[in-house]
Amino acid sequence: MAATLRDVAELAGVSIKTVSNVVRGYQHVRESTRATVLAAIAETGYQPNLSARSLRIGRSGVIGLALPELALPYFAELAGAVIDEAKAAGVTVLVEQTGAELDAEHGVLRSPTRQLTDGLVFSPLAMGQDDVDRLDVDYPLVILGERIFDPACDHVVMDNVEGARAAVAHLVAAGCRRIAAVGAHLGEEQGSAALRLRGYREALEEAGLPYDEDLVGYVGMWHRVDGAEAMRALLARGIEIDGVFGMNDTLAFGALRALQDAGRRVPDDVRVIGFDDLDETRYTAPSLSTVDPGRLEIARTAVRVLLERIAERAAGGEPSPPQRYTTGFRIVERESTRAR
Amino acid sequence: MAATLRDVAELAGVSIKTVSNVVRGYQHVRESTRATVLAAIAETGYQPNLSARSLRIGRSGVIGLALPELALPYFAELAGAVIDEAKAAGVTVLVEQTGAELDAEHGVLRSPTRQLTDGLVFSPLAMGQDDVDRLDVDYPLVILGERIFDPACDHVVMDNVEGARAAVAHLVAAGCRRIAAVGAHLGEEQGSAALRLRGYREALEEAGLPYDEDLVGYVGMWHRVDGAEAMRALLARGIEIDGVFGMNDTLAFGALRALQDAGRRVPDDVRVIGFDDLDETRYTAPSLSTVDPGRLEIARTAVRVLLERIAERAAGGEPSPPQRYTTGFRIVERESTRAR
DNA sequence: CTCTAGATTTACAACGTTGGAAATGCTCGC
DNA sequence: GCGAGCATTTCCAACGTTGTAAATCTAGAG
Repeated sequence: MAATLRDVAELAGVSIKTVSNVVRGYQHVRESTRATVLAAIAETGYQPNLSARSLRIGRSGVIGLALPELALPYFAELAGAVIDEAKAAGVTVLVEQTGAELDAEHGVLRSPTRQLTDGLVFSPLAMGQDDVDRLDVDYPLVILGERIFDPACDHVVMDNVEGARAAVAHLVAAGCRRIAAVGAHLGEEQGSAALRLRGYREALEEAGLPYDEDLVGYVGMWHRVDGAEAMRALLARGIEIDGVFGMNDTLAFGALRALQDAGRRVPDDVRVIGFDDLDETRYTAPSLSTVDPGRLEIARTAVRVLLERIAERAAGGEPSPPQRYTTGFRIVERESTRAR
Repeated sequence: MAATLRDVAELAGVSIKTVSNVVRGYQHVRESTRATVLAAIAETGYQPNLSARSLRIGRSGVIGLALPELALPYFAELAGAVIDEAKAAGVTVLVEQTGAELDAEHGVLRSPTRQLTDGLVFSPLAMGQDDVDRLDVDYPLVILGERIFDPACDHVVMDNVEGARAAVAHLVAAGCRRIAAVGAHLGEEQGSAALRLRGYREALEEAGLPYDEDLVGYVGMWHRVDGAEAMRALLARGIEIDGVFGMNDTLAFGALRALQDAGRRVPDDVRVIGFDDLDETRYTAPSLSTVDPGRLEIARTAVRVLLERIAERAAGGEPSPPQRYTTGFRIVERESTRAR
């Protein structure tokens, strides 16, 4: 059906290899030959068979991206950025969803699909320190999110503790004294939730404010509904609250809604800050202050590092030890924490 | 590096083909042989080389999904659904973004990546009737969204006119008489915007309400900011408005925000309805009434139809003519249109 | 006019898999 | 004990590409 090198070669009256050389831009091809071949390529509409190329050279030009779910806006925006970065580098992206389930997360690491990708960018949510050995795989792997310490692969993270600390410090600077944290995971020690909770505690400590367990809202997931429920539960305790740190924007949206339902004005009565800088933060009422985690930088770094690893492996030789890349963040002040 | 059929065969003391037969579940393999081979597979950690398989059989088990951008929640949720459906069917999904740019949309149809996918699910946004010929490609293609009439490929759509009509009828039933439409595209005749505008007009006509060009808000894109700007422009005209039909939820979110900024209460002063049933509609204040376009059904249908086409083509024989599949919708009433 | 170095082109053998056909082994009936 | 007939296994030749090495060509030097 589709034209092959053979068809083009026949039409151009040269060998298959010469066509291949032209296609791949090999230097030593006579200009006249190149022209003939290019004409034949245009006439036949030839496009390289990527499966064959992949089989021959051992690389596919495809990278995998595994993440919890695209329905979570943070991951959707991250995926978009990864795909754009990859495209700029001439590779395509195969996306897999894990649903944040442990089995599925283990699964993507060993999936037959890995045979089709040159490497994987993986954002685990369920895996913890116990699973760190599973990350010692024989293909290039970059993990995202500050979840597992000392993995055997490259690791791109933002500084969750510092980001959270800065967010809470921002609330403190705005005058808040009774600051709730929404989004903690019970018993977690390694994930984003634990790290952001740590940042929260550190900021309180720095400000000389007490840490009060009653001000911590625990949730199962980081969906909007979880934020709303946790906020309602906090309000139901009847304690005083004048600030809310949502561990991500989605939780903060839910919290915002619950606060408004309860008749609390934001930012007049309660100031709220989130984490992620979703596009949406600009359009809620009030617009949401947040921590911009540098999604673009994360995506760019992850793709760059992964492609470097792939190139390194193609070149042979000893691989350099895995590295940890920390990206910057930035507090974005919007209406939800603005002083009156 | 990775084990091949040859390695397994050597270890098991059988021929390569026998191992292949075991791997692919061929019937006539003696039970004892199968056991030996399976043991060898386990020991070597063999996984089929998908590039080689793909080259040999001419199919890769990968489908493409091309859409405007994942940062748009509708498409993110759609992509998530497509990936889940594909996974259930044992195929993986390669995602490409077009940014809703015409060149990029033409590009994905001819991209070398098509050599790597067995077919494509494509949601065009910029292409119009003029480009319909480009959809006559030599691989299985399913397009989404009611954009192009009579394409040479399968087409999964929801009934935009009916959905919009029902949404506006819902506003009318709630007592609205001066209903604005936010999200029209100037001069467009084929896209979702044009169809939803038509539904809007039909609903007005049915209700015996006049169509007033002053009530139509034109936008460039369907981002939140466009909805907010269009709404502000409408309000600036100083005309009376008691209902707003947002052509998608994102536009409606923006409109909601602009209304509230202008001091209009929703739903008391103005009722608002959107289109798409994004997760977010449940969590805005007020929560947003909307049209549920059956995203899941669209995704399921698209994947099913595409896989059927792929199977059909693999079986050889005359392809059946392209079909159009229309999926259902449903009005979801939330606070933004609730009567007092 | 011949020789040589470099430029250009080609032949060949993989990459790992699977379809088809051929080869071998086995069971059963006589 | 011998075929027949089916079950099981193997052999061979692709799929389309690229790396290597060898073949051929060209131009300039002698």
